[in-house]
Amino acid sequence: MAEIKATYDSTGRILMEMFGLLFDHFGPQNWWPAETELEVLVGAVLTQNTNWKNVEKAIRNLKNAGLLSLEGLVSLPVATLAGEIRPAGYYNIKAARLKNLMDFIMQRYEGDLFRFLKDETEILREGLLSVKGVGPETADSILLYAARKPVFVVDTYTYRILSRHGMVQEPSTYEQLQDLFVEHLPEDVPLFNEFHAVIVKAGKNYCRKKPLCRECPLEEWGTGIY
DNA sequence: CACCAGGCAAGTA
DNA sequence: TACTTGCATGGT
Repeated sequence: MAEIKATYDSTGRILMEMFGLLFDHFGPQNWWPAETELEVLVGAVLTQNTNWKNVEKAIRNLKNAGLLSLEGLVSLPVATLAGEIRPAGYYNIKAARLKNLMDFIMQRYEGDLFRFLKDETEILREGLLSVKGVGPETADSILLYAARKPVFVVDTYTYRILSRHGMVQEPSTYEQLQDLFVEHLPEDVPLFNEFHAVIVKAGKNYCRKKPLCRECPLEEWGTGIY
């Protein structure tokens, strides 16, 4: 992500300053933690409202069972799949959601993951969102981290940090948060990659009381510096 | 013991 | 449209 040549408006400069502090503090996160593109898709579904550590156990189970492939996943009974991904929680729902996603790729892309990944961003996003169990964050995670499209991923930490620093209204929609980044930053895949990753890292340092906690000391972007 | 984790969909008014 | 609730394991 070195040398991003672009001109920034005032909001863009604040965002880049934020990114610089976070990146300098936490270093590269090297997301997505996966060996293959398919593994990104699977992980994106499994990590919904779930600690990544639990997802790792579930993915390990799939790997050990030799099921981490399109063919393996589509041919598996949902109940069996659910048993394998138990550690990730919500296993019944997630098994169905994984199946839905795999079926979508089988049907629309004839099971060709490569073709899927190379499709046009807007088409891909619309298709992904049509899959039951794939919402905006899951779809955008797949777009950015598997298909490497310049799509900014928003999550609960993004909202928590930005609202704590008074940068967005509360409440705000997924799209409002996403627009804040895409309308003021260059569409740079490595930048979006690391930015979202360090936000997740930093977000864990913010108070999660709802409604938004204003009593806790305001850190410098979650770096622990006040 | 309580609370939370890299969401999403379905139900209710 | 705007809340609310179910889904579930494993770590702190």
